[in-house]
Amino acid sequence: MSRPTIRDVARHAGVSLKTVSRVINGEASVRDDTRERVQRAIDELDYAPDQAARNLRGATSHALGLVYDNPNPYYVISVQNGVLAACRDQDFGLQIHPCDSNAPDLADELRELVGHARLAGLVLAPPMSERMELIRYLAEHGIRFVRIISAAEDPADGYPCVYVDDRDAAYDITEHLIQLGHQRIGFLWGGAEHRSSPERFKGYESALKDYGIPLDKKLVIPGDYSFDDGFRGARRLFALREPPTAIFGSNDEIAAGVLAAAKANGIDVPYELSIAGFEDSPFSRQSWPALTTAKQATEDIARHAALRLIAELKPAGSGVIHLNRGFSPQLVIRDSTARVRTTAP
Amino acid sequence: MSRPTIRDVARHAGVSLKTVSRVINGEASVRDDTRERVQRAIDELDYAPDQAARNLRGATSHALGLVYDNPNPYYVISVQNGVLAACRDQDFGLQIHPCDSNAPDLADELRELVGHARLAGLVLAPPMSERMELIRYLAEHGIRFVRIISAAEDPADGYPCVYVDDRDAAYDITEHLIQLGHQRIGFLWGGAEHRSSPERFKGYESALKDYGIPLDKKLVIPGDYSFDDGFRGARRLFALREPPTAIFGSNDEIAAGVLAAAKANGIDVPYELSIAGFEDSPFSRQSWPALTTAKQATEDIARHAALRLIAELKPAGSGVIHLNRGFSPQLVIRDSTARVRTTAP
DNA sequence: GGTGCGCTTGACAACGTTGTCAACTTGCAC
DNA sequence: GTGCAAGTTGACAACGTTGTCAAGCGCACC
Repeated sequence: MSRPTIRDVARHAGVSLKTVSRVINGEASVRDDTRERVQRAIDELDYAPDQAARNLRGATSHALGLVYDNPNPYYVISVQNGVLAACRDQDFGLQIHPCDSNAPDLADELRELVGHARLAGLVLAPPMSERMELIRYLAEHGIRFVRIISAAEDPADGYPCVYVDDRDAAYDITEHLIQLGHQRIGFLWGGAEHRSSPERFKGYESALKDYGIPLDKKLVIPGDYSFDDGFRGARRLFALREPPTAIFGSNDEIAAGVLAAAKANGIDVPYELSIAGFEDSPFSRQSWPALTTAKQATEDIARHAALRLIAELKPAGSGVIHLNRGFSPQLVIRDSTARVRTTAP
Repeated sequence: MSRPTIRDVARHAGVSLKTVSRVINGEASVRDDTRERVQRAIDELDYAPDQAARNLRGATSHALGLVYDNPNPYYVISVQNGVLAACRDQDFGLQIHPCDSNAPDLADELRELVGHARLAGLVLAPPMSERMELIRYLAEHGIRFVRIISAAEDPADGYPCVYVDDRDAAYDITEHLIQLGHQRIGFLWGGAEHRSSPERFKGYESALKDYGIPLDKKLVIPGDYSFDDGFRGARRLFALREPPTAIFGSNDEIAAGVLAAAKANGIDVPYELSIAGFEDSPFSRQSWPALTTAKQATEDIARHAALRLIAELKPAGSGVIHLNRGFSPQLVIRDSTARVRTTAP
């Protein structure tokens, strides 16, 4: 009736509990024929180890936490699915933990989370992953983690991460606009608490520089990763004496806001104004016209991060060196960007 | 260094382990002064029970599973946050479990999930919550659950649920369109595997009937809860000899597809065509024009469902009778619906 | 004063796994 | 054949909690 335990498997295979445990955990010192016998017993009984018991006993628990504070459900779901794929693959549990990145006692909250649910480690999404004081606190308290961060290169700060080269992708988007003939390109910033924001700006800046286009500060508007700030920012740009012919919104939501503002002002996209976003959210495909953007392999990135953490967790001194891996978003050209019109239609 | 255990609390309060356990679990037979003393010790030591140990020993574990298969991240995140709020409140863990509702061995998969992670029960989102054969299977195998379903009234089938009256809300939306003067109102169905689809259709149907408008089958298009089906469905409606003056998409994604199709065909919204959606997804606010829709209190609904499940889990024979609770989405009027134009502009 | 009952409390085992450590087996050099 | 190291296996305790059961206490009742 009830699920089989390791005891049943041991009896079935004619070995001790401990040997079964060794097979389950892939430990080295088990003879091949014994291992096979045990494996067969496991398969026959359809045995799966009990998470709770496993986490209770071990110095090594089998559960991760995923910490995020992101208003964008598309991003969050992608990260969840990626981490979950890794956890299922490795037979780990996952405790999701949305939080407020500005909470004053976030560090304690996370420590409590780890203790309470006996988590082996945390996957940290931005912006938590980019708070160095938090990172140091966790490290000092012996909490294992991996960060998903925005960086043009490996930060090599001794703390594990997977990094996304937003700068490079933002460069590509800006370059695409320049190659369409645009010289006045507006830039709408994302939220200051995300490192991706300055990274994306740097990409924009450096593409302009490489093509000899001076940076006009009036074309650069601060804001948040939100539709509303996109809308407002766009209206400020439209009101300029010399408005831009293209606008690069730091993410798709901002770009959607720009699109709405353009519609509201009767500006035709893309013939009077080109718009580019960032992220490849589903609605970048579902707006009209569909948005040019940069596609992040978020699910893959997250899966990688979790696998990296799990691998690092395993045997302390296996001698394996784990490297931080980088990902680059890819330019996706759709219908919201077009060659700049040279004369009135 | 390490976290305090129930043993530390017992020593601190000068009582036995078991008494502390009783206080933690809110059992009745503890004298008030003892309870207070223990509670003080708990507070002073900042003690929190260990989930893994708790789940291991008990017939009653302290973890729920959330099962969903929904392409809409806004919906999923809302459900997650609602269930999570309940779990945090009640000191439960949560294992999320996205799945494929069409997988042939889903029932086994869920049984394995419950066993593997020692879950006390499952919160089932649509469409899993609406598969009666799955529901019966779970019940037969002693797996506790609560369903979030679409229904105009309590199904009273003996299995616990929280129900959402999509029919009523769809009636309101249709009525709103009729009151704006629309007589030819297109309807785009959602996915057939979701009970909300026929429910929303029934609301549409019955509003038409109440206002004496004959149902024209050419105006009713089958499809899925997706942007693409909204786009395609709208184009089929536009091609009719007598196209509709308003279109009711079964959710916001469909409505966004309709909006895009209208733009693509140069049809002005709302002056030439009114569009309504359903769900109040953020992008219903972020499209241009913003969509008229029905607002579901998804997070609240999910929180309720989880609390209901947890309450039912507790003492077997407490004599409390738990009732299924219903929720009604509310009409939200925005800019995508307008009075029908009587003459050409 | 003894009996029985209800309320409160505690001793102890048990949940299913892994860590520790010791014992056994095998292979190989002497 | 002996000695020794490496490889393999098992007995047992332990993780932190809850379920079971029985004991202690006070009180009402005969």
